[in-house]
Amino acid sequence: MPARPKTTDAEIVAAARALVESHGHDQVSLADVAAAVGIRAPSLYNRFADRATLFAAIDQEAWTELNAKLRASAARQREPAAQLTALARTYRAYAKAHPRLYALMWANPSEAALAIRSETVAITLAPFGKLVGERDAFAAARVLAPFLHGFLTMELAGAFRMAPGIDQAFAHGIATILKGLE
Amino acid sequence: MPARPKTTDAEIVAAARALVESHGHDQVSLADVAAAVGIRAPSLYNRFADRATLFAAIDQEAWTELNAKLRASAARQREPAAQLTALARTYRAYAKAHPRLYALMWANPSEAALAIRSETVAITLAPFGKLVGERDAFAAARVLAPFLHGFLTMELAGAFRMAPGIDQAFAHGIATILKGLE
DNA sequence: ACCTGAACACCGTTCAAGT
DNA sequence: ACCTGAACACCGTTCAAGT
Repeated sequence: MPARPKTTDAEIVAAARALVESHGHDQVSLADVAAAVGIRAPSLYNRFADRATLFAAIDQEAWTELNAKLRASAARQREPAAQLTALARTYRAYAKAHPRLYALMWANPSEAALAIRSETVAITLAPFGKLVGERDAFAAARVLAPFLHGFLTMELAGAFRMAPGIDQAFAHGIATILKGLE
Repeated sequence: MPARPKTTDAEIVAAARALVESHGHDQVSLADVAAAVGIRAPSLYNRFADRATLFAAIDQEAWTELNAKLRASAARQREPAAQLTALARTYRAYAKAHPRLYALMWANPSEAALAIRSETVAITLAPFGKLVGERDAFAAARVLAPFLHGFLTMELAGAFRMAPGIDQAFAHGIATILKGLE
């Protein structure tokens, strides 16, 4: 007898993502996710191997979405330095728009997420190639990417809490790195 | 009737830290910590308000320890650029020597830990003052610190897994930032 | 094929009872 | 003053039973 589904995998991931965005991934239980789509926690195991697998799906969705935004923002610029500045701004805007999602994106590095993340780096390689040459593009990306991630983690963790001018600090960091790479 | 202690606060924190260093903070239960010092989990509540408070104590201990190492490494150099390079190397060495502890140090920002962290930034202000002037020292620190933290988080998360020459990449990042600040 | 309740081992935390 | 076992509400996960 073919007892029919009350929901879909995509709907479950979307509901889980919404819960993560509003409460943070370690405040979201499988019972919460199940309730959000009208089923019970054990039913999730028909679709996802375990909690980590379900949350990895959110992770991958988010990285794919971020990569699309990054590509679009770079395409809007002509000069490589302008492209890199736009990429940095877009990255920060995404993290600040989805702070708890951003935390999840770095919390549990699944193999699949690592692969998508390396795409993120690849996006910066084209403008860096034009700016510093193909040979040094990878090395340059390894300066910018850690700055971006570190800045956002610190900012979201409240490390700059007391400090005014965070936007300027970010712009100054990007400009400093681009100047140092010249 | 004065039933006497089986352990001390310091011993508990030390045991908890050791467990965190070997298993990661989210794999360590209060029962594990209690067992390591010969008591039961509920007894921990006589000494620490809750799990977060106990782990915050580890957190603060680690930041204090790291700050001491940073100060010592800077004191061994004369030139400001050499001091900053030494600070960066020491910071990375600490994170790589205690990867799971480093993760805890950024996981749950307690108020006290944020205060000690700001000391960490302060340590870099003196050499930056000599390098770029007092006026720009703070801005400069806000370029280096995110790079350091981002690089380490990414390295420890396996983001550079496939890539050779991580040591050179780190050195190149520091050199690039110092050059950009000139 | 998918969902369910019941069960399991495990959490953090509280508390009355012991010394 | 500090420790304990028992209890509570909650986890993730398994599984036999339902449709």
